[in-house]
Amino acid sequence: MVPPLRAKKKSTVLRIPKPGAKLNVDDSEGPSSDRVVEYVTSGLLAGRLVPGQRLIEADLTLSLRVSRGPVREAFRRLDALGIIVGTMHRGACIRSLSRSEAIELLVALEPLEILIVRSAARQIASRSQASDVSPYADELRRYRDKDRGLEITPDRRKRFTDLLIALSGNSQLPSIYPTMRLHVLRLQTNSFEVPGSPRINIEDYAEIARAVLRGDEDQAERAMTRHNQRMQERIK
Amino acid sequence: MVPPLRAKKKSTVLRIPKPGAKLNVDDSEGPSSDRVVEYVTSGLLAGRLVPGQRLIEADLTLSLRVSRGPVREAFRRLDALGIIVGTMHRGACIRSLSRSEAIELLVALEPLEILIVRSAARQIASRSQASDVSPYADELRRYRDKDRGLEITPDRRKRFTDLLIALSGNSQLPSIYPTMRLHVLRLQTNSFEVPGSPRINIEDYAEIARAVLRGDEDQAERAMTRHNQRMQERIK
DNA sequence: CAGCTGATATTGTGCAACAATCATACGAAA
DNA sequence: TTTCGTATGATTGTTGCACAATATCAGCTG
Repeated sequence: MVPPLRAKKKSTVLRIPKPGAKLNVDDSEGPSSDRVVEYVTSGLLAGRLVPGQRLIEADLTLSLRVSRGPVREAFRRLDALGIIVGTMHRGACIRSLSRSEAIELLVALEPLEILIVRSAARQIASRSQASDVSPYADELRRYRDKDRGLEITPDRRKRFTDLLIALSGNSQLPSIYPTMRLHVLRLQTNSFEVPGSPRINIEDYAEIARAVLRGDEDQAERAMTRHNQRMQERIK
Repeated sequence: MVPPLRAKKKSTVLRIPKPGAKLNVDDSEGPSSDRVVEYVTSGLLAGRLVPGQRLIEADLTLSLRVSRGPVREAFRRLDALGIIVGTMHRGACIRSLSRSEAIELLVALEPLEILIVRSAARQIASRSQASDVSPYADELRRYRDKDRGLEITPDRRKRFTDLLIALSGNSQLPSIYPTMRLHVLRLQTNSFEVPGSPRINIEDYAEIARAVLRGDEDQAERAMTRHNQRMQERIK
């Protein structure tokens, strides 16, 4: 076993608060870099940022009132998530997918989505009374019943998949799937948009939710596959 | 379309090189944070770092001779990749998977792996002569023939999956799968190790390679599934 | 018009200071 | 003795600035 390496001790200096520091004038919660990530992801979903758009550190520094450190850290995270693309000495820009790349993304996502709905359906079937599944099941019913008040916003789409993943009971899926979910969401809203398609997704969600809530794995897989197919056809 | 936001101009000052700067005394390639990522990932595979071990920024700045900025950026990337876990004000440590989490990871990975080998086999079958697949195919043959000189090191395991992904022809898979591949590699080498298992993997790889090179999708899927199963059994 | 050259913008890195928080040891009270 | 608050040190989160390295682009020249 490797012993936990530690840095050498350093002589500690008196702590005398000086002026001109941070003073916690934060206008919100935790890590500062989270705000940057939030800004980019939400902006992407809201259409405030578009694929291919360049992201300049200095701009975010100014508009978000954080320094370059957090901005750069957020960029690295977004990069690892595949949301932005960074090139040496050229900065970052919002990743843009060609049609063929979008198709390939959906193809690669499909088996994962099938695993998700099958696992979710199995959980529903085997332990629908458990306290850790029933709240999610309740929320899923709102999608099944096409509950009014459930406007299909990008947030709702995101939530739908989150629900299924939570229901699946696989603790590793959240670390795997969301990586590129944003791109899918963007596909569903911004680019390659075909008029009249929003309805399709509402129906798709309802159909998937219905099968999952019945605990019917095979039917859930079929519904999810059809959904994925329709997504692919919309792009082609 | 949103116009690309830009920062306001800033008065430019004379550029007079001053002493005590970076001077490019780098002992290696590109981005400095890459070295940190490399250090952690390779250390993880080599056993120099173990799951649960804490990573102190100061240590890395000292041993790698980079400043905190790059170290922190590397940490964010490693975190997004699921290789380390970071907690607010408590730093980062190498992620450790419980047995059940490891199983769930393998379960989640399986459908992706199946997609990979099926796509690879299809590419081989349909366009094995193409110049963009034949070099990969050649390399894959060395696994099939259990080429001596192909010691099964973590690098070799990594390379095997890289090969299959490259052969699959899906441009999005590299962004998806590698995210947590490191954990799988660690599973194969470090933790939950059972004596005599290295042989199993060599045989597994050969079997998968054989099926893929024959262009037999179904057989490739079966081989990959068996491999995944054996991995799961080794953990249980 | 091609190719060079310089100005400019922007990123990559270092350094140092401080704030915020965690962790632990220590000592007082129950 | 145990428990709890507090001092103390260690480490991270953030800022700010200086400078280096490189890409981009406009203008110049042949």
